[in-house]
Amino acid sequence: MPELPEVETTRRGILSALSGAVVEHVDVRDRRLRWPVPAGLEAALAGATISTVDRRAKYLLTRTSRGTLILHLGMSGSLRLVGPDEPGKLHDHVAIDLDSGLRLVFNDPRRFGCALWTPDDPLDHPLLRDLGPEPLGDDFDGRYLHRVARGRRVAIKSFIMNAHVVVGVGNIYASESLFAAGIHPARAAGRIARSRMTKLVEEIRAVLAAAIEDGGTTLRDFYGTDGTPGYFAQQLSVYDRQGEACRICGRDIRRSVLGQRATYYCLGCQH
DNA sequence: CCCGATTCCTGTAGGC
DNA sequence: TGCCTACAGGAATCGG
Repeated sequence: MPELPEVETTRRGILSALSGAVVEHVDVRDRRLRWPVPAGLEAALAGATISTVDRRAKYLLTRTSRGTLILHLGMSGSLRLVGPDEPGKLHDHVAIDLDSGLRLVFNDPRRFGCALWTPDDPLDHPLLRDLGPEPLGDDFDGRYLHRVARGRRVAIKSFIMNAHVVVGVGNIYASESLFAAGIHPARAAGRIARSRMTKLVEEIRAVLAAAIEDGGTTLRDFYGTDGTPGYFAQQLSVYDRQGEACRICGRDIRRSVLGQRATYYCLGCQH
C-alpha cells in the first residue's frame, strides 16, 4: 500500500528511464480509476518530451513539454518498466511507449489511483492545491504542527494522516512515528505540548527517510518498478504486530480502530 | 469550521 | 478443499 516512501521509491525507479524520453504512443486499456482517465490523454501525451518526474505528496508528476501527467497509486497501484513485447497483465490501465523502446505500465487492481492530465502547473490542480507541507521539507516543524493543532480535538493519529495538515503520512507510518515519539495515537491533537510535537516531527521525518532508504514497505503487494520488494517491513515496531512483544518494554502491542483505521501502539511506551 | 462516517474496489485471509 | 464473508486502506465527500 503505497505511502510516501513507496511513491518516492517508485519515482526514483522510473526517473532515469523517463527523463529526456519522447512519448511515442499511449494505450489506455481501462479508463476506470478513481476518476476516469481523461479521453484526451493519449493525444496530449503522444509526441511530448518528458523533462522530469517530480513528487508532491503521493502524486507522481511526469512533466513534459506540453503539460503534466498526474499519477496517484491509490491503494494498490504500481508502475513497471517493461520491454515492448511484454504481455499485458490483468488490471493494466495505461501503457506509455517511449522512444527508448521501454514501456511504462500503470496497473491498479483496486482502482483507487488516478491518471490525470493538466496543461497547467500541476501544483494549481484542485487535487494538489490545498495540500499541507511535505514532511521532509523545511516548512514542516514542531512550531508549525503545534500551531495548526491548536484547539483540535481529533486524535493525533488522524490529525497527522490528514493531508491538509501534512502529506504522505499513511496508516503504517502514522503508527510507527507515534510509537517512536512516545505519543498515544488517541491523544487529542490540541493537547500535545510543543516539545512533544517537535519530537513527533523528528520521528515522522526519521521513519519516512529510513523507509525510503529501504525501498519502502512491502506488506502484501508493493514492489518497486524493477519488481523488487521494499525491506522496511523488517523494521516495523508496532504496525501489524498486535499481540507481539514491544521491542522496547516487552508489553504486548495493542490494536484498536481509530478513525476507521487499524491502529497499533504500546501502552508502556506511548502516553 | 470541525469531525466522524461513508464510499469507491478487488485480492486475500479466516471461519466453517 | 471450497465457499462465503470480513477486512484491508487513500482520500474525496457527505452529514451532523
